Amino acid sequence: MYFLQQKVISMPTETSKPTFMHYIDTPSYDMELTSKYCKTLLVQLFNKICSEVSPEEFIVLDTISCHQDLCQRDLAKLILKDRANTGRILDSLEKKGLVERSNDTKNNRLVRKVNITDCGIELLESLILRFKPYHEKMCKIFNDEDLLILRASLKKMRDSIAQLVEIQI
Amino acid sequence: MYFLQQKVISMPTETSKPTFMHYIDTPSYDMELTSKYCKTLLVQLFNKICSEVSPEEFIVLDTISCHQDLCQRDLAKLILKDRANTGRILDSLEKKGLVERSNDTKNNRLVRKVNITDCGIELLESLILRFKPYHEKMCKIFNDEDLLILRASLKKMRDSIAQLVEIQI
DNA sequence: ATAACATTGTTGCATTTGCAACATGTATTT
DNA sequence: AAATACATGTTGCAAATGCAACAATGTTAT
Repeated sequence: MYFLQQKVISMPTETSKPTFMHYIDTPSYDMELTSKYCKTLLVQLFNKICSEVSPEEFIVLDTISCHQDLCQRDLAKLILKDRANTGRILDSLEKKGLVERSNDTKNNRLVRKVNITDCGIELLESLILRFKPYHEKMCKIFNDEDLLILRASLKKMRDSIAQLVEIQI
Repeated sequence: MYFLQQKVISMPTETSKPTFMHYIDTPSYDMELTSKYCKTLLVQLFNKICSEVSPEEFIVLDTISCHQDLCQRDLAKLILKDRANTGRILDSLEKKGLVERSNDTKNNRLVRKVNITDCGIELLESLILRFKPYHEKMCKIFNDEDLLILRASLKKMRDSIAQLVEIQI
């Protein structure tokens, strides 16, 4: 498995190459690599434990179980994917009988509202149970204060970048 | 632009659907979404500022400029991509004259060592300059202590998940 | 009322990605 | 010495992704 290297190897004394700021030293790149590292390991673990749905389908299922009567557009906003891919994942979940879509209206607009089926709930509960031991082992490293700090740091990161782009608009 | 929703909408009083732990409430999913959100915005910003290389090529260029005589495998470890994609990115950078590869040996094994060219350094410096105002604006939100805390939190996250998989091996 | 615009979901397409298989060359084992 | 295993880089392929274009439907402007 890949190793996440944290320290930058210091350059040996070299010609006249100037040293400047590096993007790979920024906190946002640190977060990007960390997230990729964790995601890779978690997907590996997930695929060992679950063969019924893909990791992305699992996340959609979990999201839907928390939000009733979502239209596809709102679901897309929650999972940060575009409408096209959100629809495709729902196609697969619907084919497996784990979610159902119903034509409805929202603000006088035709939408397809998504809901989890009993079969979907059953699978989701089963998956959560299979994950419980791993989840508990993960949580042991963090105490409550660590968690608060981590979430606050992530929020700060989002804010610091959102500010950049809003200025751009 | 999409909104990152942090709070889970509480379910209205409903039938007998049981409530259970949700993956989307875990810190690692929080980090995953945050990273994706930030990456999307930063790539958007990058593409406005730079047309010479892709965001991934920029990261490879920045990484190579910090590590001399990397072989492709070691570069792949640093950027958390597989050997195939690492090689493909280097093909593109080499074609643009920004990096050069030399056949060499490491531990008596044939490897292709990668180094940045003068032309590559020049472009990298230019890109860093173009990014400076945005970088400074981002940094203003964090003080030194915040940064330390954030990096420590990320490290803790990596450790908590690495521990899971090492047990699996 | 008609035209221009906006919203939702779908389809087509090109890009990115990772995995498996392969070629080449080295180390280890028998 | 021959056979097996290993490391590095490349190629082919399938899956995931995002963007642009489109259809259908509702809203707003002239």
